[in-house]
Amino acid sequence: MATAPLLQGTLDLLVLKTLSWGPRHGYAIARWLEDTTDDALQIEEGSLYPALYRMERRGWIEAEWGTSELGKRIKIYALTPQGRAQLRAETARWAHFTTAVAKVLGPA
Amino acid sequence: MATAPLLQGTLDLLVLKTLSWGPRHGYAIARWLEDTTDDALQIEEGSLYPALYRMERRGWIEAEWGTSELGKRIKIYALTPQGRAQLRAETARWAHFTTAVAKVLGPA
DNA sequence: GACCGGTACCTTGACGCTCTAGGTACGGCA
DNA sequence: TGCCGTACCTAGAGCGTCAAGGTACCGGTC
Repeated sequence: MATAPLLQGTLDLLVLKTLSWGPRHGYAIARWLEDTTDDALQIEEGSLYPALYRMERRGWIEAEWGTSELGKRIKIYALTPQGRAQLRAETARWAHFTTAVAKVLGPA
Repeated sequence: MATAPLLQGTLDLLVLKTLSWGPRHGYAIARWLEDTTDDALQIEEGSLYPALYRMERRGWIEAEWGTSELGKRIKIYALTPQGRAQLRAETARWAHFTTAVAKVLGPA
């Protein structure tokens, strides 16, 4: 829908959170996020796949090849312990940041 | 303090909101934001001044040279009508976005 | 009289993330 | 045959923020 560009640095948090419910492949991550937010967020594949690589390189997630119910080759990502720690850190950071912005916006 | 890097695209909103309370010069904008957020946000001058230029170029704010109480040359920025409209738009966008992220983070 | 910290402005270059816009491959359906 | 949906990937550009510098002036301190 609105297809608002993501605020930079948010995608990692969203993906980590998605994977905290269990392993998923890239395409499914995007669909789940869009469904969950009622299409308020649109996950561009050109953002998502590089993000997945980044996070894998950093040890936050691990990939494994598999097959979907539709018979497609899929790459399934799962959270690592570091990924869980990162999720906690980024969730805290997000809360901290939005609280600060709320203080600015608040006394409207 | 925490000096968390800003999420990209947020600085404009913060500055516009600051100026909605009345004209201020750059340095004062940074101080006000840091004070208001209890130093949760740190406004880097290397981010702020380019942002002010950007916003002036876009017609959201207007600058005028003046003198501070301390006798320093200061550049005072004021919101234009377009700036006010932009502030409304960005505030709505922020609310929309944080709501979406909350939906993802929410069922924690 | 030299030095330092605070006010106040500015610039350059690198960095990092997201987006646009492409591409491949395969299956099902009309 | 052609199209749509699934599913992955990449190159390049765009843009905002940051790090790290710089200038200038003032007041206070040693």
